Amino acid sequence: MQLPFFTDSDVVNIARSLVGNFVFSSVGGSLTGGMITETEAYCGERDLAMQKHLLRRPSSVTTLKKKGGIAYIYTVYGYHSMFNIVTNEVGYTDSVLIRAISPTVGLDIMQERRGSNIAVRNLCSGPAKLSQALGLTPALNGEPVVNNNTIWIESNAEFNAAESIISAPRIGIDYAKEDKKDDKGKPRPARDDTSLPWRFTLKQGV
DNA sequence: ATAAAGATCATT
DNA sequence: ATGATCTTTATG
Repeated sequence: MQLPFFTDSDVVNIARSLVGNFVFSSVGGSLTGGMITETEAYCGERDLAMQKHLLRRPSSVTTLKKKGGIAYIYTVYGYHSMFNIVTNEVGYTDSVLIRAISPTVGLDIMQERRGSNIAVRNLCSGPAKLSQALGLTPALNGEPVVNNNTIWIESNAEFNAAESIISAPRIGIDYAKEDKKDDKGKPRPARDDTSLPWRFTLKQGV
């Protein structure tokens, strides 16, 4: 399927369009990669999840404000790397989190990096898992994902698109809402972005 | 110096 | 459902 332009302004559409395409890495001389099966969109202008994320991690702003098409990689829970692709033009803080891939290349390398006794279907079935399997760490933050031979996206010409992609609420962002009362204790309209359907997955068994 | 909270994972 | 694990940020 066709690759999106990472400078496009609609991060939700980019997140959807990435599903079914390939991501590869060549880190430490080892080629690894697979088909993207799950993504999530985060939008600086319309999304409490991203807005609160930025408040908690001011140092991320620099990378996220750059022109779309580079990696944004940060650590959560102490040792899990999250691999995102920055989108939109300079000055916007939009990105797509790659949450899962179906591994196709370099399975042996991935096994090594992830530790033995891991079933293949569990190699890259989560955002921290695929980052580890592909060797992506915050050291590669800011690395381009187009015209690059370290991390890159390739389109999947074979993939027949739309109807096998499902949208759903995003994972692990319970904080992406406001209290129903303002700071004086008066009720206000609740703002809640936790259920935006900005998570895209490939339908099982296709 | 201490506290609190994560865009998670593996196991029970 | 729960514990592991530790960086980042805020506060005193």
